[in-house]
Amino acid sequence: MIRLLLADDQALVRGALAALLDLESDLEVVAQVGRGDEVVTAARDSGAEVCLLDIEMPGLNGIDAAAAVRRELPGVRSLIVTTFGRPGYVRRAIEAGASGFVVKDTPARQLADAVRRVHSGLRVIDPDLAAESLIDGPSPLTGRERELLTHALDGSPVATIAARVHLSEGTVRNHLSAAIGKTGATTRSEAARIAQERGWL
Amino acid sequence: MIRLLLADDQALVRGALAALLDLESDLEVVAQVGRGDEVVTAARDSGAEVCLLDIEMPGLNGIDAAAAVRRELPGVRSLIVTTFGRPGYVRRAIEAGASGFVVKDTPARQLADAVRRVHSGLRVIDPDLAAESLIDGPSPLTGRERELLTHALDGSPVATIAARVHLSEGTVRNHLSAAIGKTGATTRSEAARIAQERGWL
DNA sequence: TGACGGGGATGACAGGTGTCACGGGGAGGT
DNA sequence: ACCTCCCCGTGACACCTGTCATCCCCGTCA
Repeated sequence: MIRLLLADDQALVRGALAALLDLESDLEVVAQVGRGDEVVTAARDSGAEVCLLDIEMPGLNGIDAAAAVRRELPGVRSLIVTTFGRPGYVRRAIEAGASGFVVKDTPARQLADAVRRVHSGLRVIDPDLAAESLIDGPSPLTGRERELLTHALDGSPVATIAARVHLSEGTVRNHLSAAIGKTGATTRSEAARIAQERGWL
Repeated sequence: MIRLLLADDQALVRGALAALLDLESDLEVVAQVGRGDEVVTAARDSGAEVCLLDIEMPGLNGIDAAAAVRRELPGVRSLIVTTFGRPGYVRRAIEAGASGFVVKDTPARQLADAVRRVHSGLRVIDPDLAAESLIDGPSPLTGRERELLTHALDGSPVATIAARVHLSEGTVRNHLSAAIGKTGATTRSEAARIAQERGWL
């Protein structure tokens, strides 16, 4: 019997996945949480062996939660199950210590197999995403560029961004100009969108 | 026995919801589709009585799919089940003939109740969203403003948008300026983001 | 020690952007 | 007929933005 923890901020999806996985005779959902920062304690208390983690969660995202599980509970394995198959996510998830990465587009019956493979020590990674992740390579953005791009996501003017990060307007423009060049965009909001699509933020 | 159709583009979520609802003794999932434009024919072929529709779907979105069901199969009721509880969505869904609107944040056990209420002719609408929808009122955007905002979502320059819609650059700037004023934004990309958040696009 | 890259800053400049005033046309009410 | 609203366009203007050149400081690494 494989003991599972489910982490997803959408209660309906969480409950539905639990119903789906409980149908398997060798799987048992022993814990459910809706926030990333509750994963480690819930996994410890419930004695979970495999954690299914969504990426978009309040408190702590699924990738950082996988890293926390890796650090605090070395014997527990993590499987990222997320909506957005952004290439950068795969790389970061594996580097964070996750054992698997599947998107929510995959057929339902494959999920249980993925869980079993992860539990037995294998790695499960969506083949298409793995290829894309290799082609794109790691994020070319520097720390500042990434930070400023996240602030540019909502279309704020440069002056607003500069005030938020306590920098000169010119410096913000310079960093964003570099980010625009690296993403192949022509405006900062387009650059921010591209960077997010690739999982660079 | 209530006969259900599930429409969600994420196969994993769709299958999980099916597993969850099949646990109820009086519910039966008789059809599953991953595209909005397959809803009507699948509902007709399977003899479904209630359709659970996600909004974000390829082919046809869930709101338009609900309208199609209303038109083609008057006896069949629709229940929108979606991730984003944007106020404008609720209004548009009800206007399109949907009988209910719930977000994927709601507890799993409430979904079956919502289905039963919709099947019996009642309306089920998330209370918080209903209130927000009334406060915000309908979209103040004109047709052109809405169209141009959708093109501005990705941060394209005005010249690109003008070329895409075959309009003068000045005209595009004027419409977008009006949209910026109506959304309370200061840039077109911020206006586009705000409009999308409110379900005006 | 010197080279190198990231971060921070300034100044200047061309071009893009948001705003306003003003014009015209057409559809829908009263 | 008149008004109103939406749509389309032009021109002008102040301002914002993206780019480039040129500095500086600091940590790293050969």
